Order: sequence, then structure tokens, then C-alpha cells
Amino acid sequence: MNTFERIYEVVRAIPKGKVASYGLVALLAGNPRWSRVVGYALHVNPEPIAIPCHRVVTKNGELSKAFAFGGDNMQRALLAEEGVEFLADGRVDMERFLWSGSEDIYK
DNA sequence: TTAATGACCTATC
DNA sequence: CGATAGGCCATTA
Repeated sequence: MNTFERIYEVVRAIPKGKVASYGLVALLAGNPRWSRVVGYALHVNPEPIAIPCHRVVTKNGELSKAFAFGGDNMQRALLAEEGVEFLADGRVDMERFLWSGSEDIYK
């Protein structure tokens, strides 16, 4: 299993209504320093259907700037659609919607 | 093989 | 608090 596969596996496991940071995905994928690789992996995104890249944000809860598969506001719409709340800054509420990785409360 | 790039993160000024 | 620099890893040319 190559690096990308593992990353995709983790991203795919993100439950609806939750978000994960690049660093967290990288950590769960096996190496905490794959944050950039995660971004690259999602950039090439071979299966955008099965891979919810819109649920992946930066560690600060901010949405990626280069995220433009349909507009920066589209990502907000998608997340809001899944029940994710946003702060006044336009960032995701990490304290409540950050996926821990182990607990799939949504199942 | 070397050099360059990137949807990041952390530390420092 | 905003800007800058360095480090990290895998992929591509």
C-alpha cells in the first residue's frame, strides 16, 4: 500500500458532519509529517466521489486557499450541509467538529 | 539523480 | 497580530 492509498483511506473514513486537519490525516496515515503530502494527494484526488476532500481543513480550522474545485464558498456550503458550524472568522469550529480519528460517533 | 513544487506546520521577528 | 523563514515528505520533470 503506497502513501496515497493510506491517505485516501483515512480521508474516506472521515464521518459526515466532521472535519479533519491535514496534519491529523497525515498522523493517522502513519506519519505526522505528511501534511504537505496529504495536500498533494488530495490535489490529484483520483476519486473525488469517494474522497470528501472538503472535510479536510488546516489545523487552524481555516479552509485551504488553493481549494478551488468549485469555489471557496462551495466548501463552506458542503460542510454546512453536513451540519458543520462556522465561526465568525469563516473558520470551522475545531473544538466541536474536529474528527478525532478513533471515535466514529456517527458510525 | 538532482532540482523544483506543493490543498502544511512551527518557530521567530 | 501579520509577515518571513525553515523544515518536513512524496511526487514530477
